[in-house]
Amino acid sequence: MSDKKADIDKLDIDRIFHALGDPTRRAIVETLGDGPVTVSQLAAPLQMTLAAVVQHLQILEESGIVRTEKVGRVRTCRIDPKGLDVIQEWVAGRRSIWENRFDSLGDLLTEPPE
Amino acid sequence: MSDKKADIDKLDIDRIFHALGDPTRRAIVETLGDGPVTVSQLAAPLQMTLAAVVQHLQILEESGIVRTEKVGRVRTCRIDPKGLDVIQEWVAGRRSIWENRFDSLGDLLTEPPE
DNA sequence: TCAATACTTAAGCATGCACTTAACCATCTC
DNA sequence: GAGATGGTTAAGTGCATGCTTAAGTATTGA
Repeated sequence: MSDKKADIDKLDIDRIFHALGDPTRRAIVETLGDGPVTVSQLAAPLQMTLAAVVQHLQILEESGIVRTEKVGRVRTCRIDPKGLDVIQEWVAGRRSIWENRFDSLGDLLTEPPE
Repeated sequence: MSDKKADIDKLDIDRIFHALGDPTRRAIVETLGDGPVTVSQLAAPLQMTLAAVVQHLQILEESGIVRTEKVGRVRTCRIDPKGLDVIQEWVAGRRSIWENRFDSLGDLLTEPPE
């Protein structure tokens, strides 16, 4: 059933977090959240060269967050939700125990221990 | 006048994703997932200097993912779940529409269009 | 078939980033 | 008080990263 989680190894997580660590690439993903667009359309609002955008797209695609498909001379890009799954799962894994236990962590730390 | 989500601005997201974009810092967060530890304990399994670990901790703390508290000469570190919330919300925001609609995106793209 | 369009790829550059060393400060132990 | 312990800070180094320019490849339309 959850064999899919097994092939999400450290390398995937590494590539995905690294890919989303860049603000331009997150902006691309946000644009893609509204639906598939072409490379040129993706580049238009970004203040950089098409070539730079293509390089970002490569990183996003290698990480599995974005999928692209070329038809004729036009490449269309879209989000692959599986990439986002990896992040959700990683975050969910980190919070497990401590989420509830330290719900009011702020109280613990902002109050000086006399 | 601003609700909780409003003060999670782009700068926060930027800092948090940048912080977690580094594998060493994610390893630190994973260790912290088992409970609070001191800086030295955090550094022990990592193949680098204490100074380097402290620098990573600064970035994690500035991003809001980790909270630390110094008692005597010992600094104790723990996860602050609010930092993880920001990521969960960002990811959740991205998948909205397309998650269901392109549930079987793989079928579309992995099959070569002959 | 010629030119425009839509990328693609390579090379180079400049800045950022993760790390190191080394000196330093504070606190506990004796 | 002296030395050990735990952490802090500054300065520097080298490699990674994000970007540019420039030249090239398909594809499309006139």
